Amino acid sequence: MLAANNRLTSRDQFARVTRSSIRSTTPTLVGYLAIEPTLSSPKIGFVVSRVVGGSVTRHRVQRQLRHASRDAMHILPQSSMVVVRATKKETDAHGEIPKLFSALSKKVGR
RNA sequence: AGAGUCGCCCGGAUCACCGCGUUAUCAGUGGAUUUAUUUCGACUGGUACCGAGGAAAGUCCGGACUCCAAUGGGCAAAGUUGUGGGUAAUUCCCACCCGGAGUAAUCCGCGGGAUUAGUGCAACAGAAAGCAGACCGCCAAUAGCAAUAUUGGUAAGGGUGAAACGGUGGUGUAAGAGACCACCAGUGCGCGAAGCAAUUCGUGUAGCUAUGUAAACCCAACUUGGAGCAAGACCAUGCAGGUAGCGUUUGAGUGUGCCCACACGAGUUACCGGGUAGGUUGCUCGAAUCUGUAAGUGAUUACAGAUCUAGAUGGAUGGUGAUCUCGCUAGCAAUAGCAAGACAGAAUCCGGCUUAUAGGGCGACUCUUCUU
Repeated sequence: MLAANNRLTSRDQFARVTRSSIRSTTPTLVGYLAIEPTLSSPKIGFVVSRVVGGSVTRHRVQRQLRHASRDAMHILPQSSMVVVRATKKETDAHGEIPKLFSALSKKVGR
């Protein structure tokens, strides 16, 4: 689980991140990243739509993503805001999240 | 032993590491405030307690709660519909009545009125489907050698249909017919008995005797103010007005749709344009849960004792691993796979209903067969 400080909590922040040009994809996930210089630790948000499944399935997927993100958060730059969008029902969260985050970090570095 | 009916309950357990949310408490950091380490809120870390369901679901009923300045009468509209009871209340629940299904336990019923209002509809088939009539028949008269034809009588028999003008037997007759008689069935009316009542039983009487449809209009009785926690309250932030209509005691508008009365009453409605869309509260102790006793056929009620049991807001209630005991799928098996595996995730809160549900447990009852 993510600490409250590491979550995206408003509509504005989500909108800004998803408009960002820094993007990456894995078979079941899409990641967006935006740099916010004032932050001291990353903020992460999730978008899990109806495509993924019913209410129970969506919650389940979102929790697995959050736990995986916590373990992989050290990969990200400190001042980044990230949105992860799930696109399919079957998700290997613990395998794909680290790959996604490192891919995003590389793009920032360029 | 087999087949079946009904009701109730459960919806994995234990452990390890890591993590999230509310509350309480301790420590620290920096801030505002004060005579005062006095008060307030913020952040970080530690500890403790608690942290999804039987349906949290559908949002179909009923309430609590909140606001609308929650007035009276009439009309309209909507809803309900056997009787009695239960409840805060109900389109819910219980008991009973009536009708239907089943050998039975039991189940099903959108169950007021079609004979004290009226209108309408009934496909196809059939002669005929509310009122008037007869296709094949049967009988009589007339005509004819005869086959048959015409006129009249008749509704027992045949055939159609979901439904056909009570049924059986007799008397009667040209042939027949409730035309008449006996028994039977139904309906209406009267009387008596049982029941709070729906209704039931008995008895007398009238020759009174086709049906369905009110999930057709309609009629009767009863009920009903509106909007909803995005209700509502407070704080913070921010802006810019313009045009047109109707009005200011000759009264716009509000008080649910229309009308009348009454009350309030100076703005209000539409369009164009602009601003904010952040926080606190409501927010969980309640028609509460569990246990026991008593009353009642039962729904339920009364009393006593014990308990405190989610409160999130981009939205916590979890992730990973192990063991036990289950389940499903595959396989001869060892075993392997599967979100522990079904349905499914609180959002103001309760009471119901409906729908979904892997697998399992308990109890009561009915029928059949066998044994003693």
